[in-house]
Amino acid sequence: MNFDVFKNRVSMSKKDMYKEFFHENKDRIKVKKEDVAVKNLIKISEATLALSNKKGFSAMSMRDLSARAGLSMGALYSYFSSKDELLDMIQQQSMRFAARVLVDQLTGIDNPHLKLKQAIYAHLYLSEIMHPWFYFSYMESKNLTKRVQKKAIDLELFTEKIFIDVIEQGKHDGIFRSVNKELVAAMIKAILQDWYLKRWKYEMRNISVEQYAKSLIDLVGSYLLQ
Amino acid sequence: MNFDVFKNRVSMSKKDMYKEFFHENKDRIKVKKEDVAVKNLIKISEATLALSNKKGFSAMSMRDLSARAGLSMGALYSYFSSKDELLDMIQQQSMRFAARVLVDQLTGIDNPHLKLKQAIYAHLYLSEIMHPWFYFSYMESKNLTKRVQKKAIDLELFTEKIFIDVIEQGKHDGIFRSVNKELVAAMIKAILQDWYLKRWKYEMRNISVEQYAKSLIDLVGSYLLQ
DNA sequence: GTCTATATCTGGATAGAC
DNA sequence: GTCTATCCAGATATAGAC
Repeated sequence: MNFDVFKNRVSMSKKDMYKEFFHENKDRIKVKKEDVAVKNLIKISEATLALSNKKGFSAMSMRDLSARAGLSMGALYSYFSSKDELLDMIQQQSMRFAARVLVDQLTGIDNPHLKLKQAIYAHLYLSEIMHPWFYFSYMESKNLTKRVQKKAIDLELFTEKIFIDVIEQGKHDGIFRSVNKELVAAMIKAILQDWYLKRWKYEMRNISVEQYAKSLIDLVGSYLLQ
Repeated sequence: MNFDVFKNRVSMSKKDMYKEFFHENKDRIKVKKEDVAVKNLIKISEATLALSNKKGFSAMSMRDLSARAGLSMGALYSYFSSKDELLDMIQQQSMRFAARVLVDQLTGIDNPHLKLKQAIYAHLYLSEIMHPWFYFSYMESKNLTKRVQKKAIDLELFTEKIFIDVIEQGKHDGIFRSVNKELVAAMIKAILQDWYLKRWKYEMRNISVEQYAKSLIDLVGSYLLQ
């Protein structure tokens, strides 16, 4: 699958994502007009990711954020009640979206080898589309509240489980050889994550996401299929 | 090579490391007695790593640090002149030490396959011994001053180059097959880093560092040797 | 060499005008 | 809904006693 096809399929409407978020949090958010709220939530979220990814969330001041998002301090605080809540809000919202896309992309594929490839593509492409958040999510994990931190760990383990299961299935079907499936899955995850954590390196070397995906599939395939 | 052998070989005398540091920075450090200075530099460094790894460097206050290191605020500032300088100090010192150990461990090994294995062991074992710093170094990279940030990137590329070269050598010798060596090296690095970045996961599953090393060697070996 | 006390400033958060 | 003005806790950094 190529990247553009994926992009269209996911048709990441940020607006829809935040519309949904707005309706679920009407009680906490002081602004009542949907279009105003959604527009500002997007601005706030993007500004937070941009600033945090540059200097770190806790080094980002609310004044920085206010300037970058184009909203006053007062206005900001009608969307959340504290800096921590802002972080959790972005985190939860994006996590849910990411999990949903991944599941959607994999349902209906039964052949383990195909499913393995598709899972690799889906992870990489999604992290490409949502790059600022993926990076943010990794780097700011220790600043999350305990509750949301637990959710983040669950998501890591959930996505890893996708690989564990597919390796198991492949072994069961007699396609893959016998390996320590947890460890192989963890290594695949590590490589998937490196793609969004070290973008500077891959950009420097002009490696495209398709090329990266192919290499990873090649590596893992040659290990499991022999 | 097993972990204990490595540990002894490196014989990580923190004291020697900081003794050296002290003598190179006599002008900036206000404390003049070597034994006092070295003892406190170690306490400061360990406390900084512990606190930063829990809540992040910029969320760590100097009061936190003072309490944890067992030194007053005033005393702290006779070892460095600002919070940023403290970060750079730890970073530079540890980077140099790590680079030195890696080079030492690899000189004199010519066979590419052996060298590849040795490089994997050395990286993993070193990150095990210096775990707090490895984690810190990765997570706080964006808080470093530009100058030290560049050094950190150079170190990443330098250690990666070790793998690129060994893959190239192996291909040249007819032992390894032809692959995109930069990409394979990058993937090896990603897996090496995951070991110290996700310790919680590997501890949870009772994976030892030797076991992890073996799996990685197995994966890479099967890919390169076929 | 280390401590206590303190100067100075910055950051998060809110009240109330528009 | 948004802005300005402001409060105040907590941060870094230093001065000067011991």
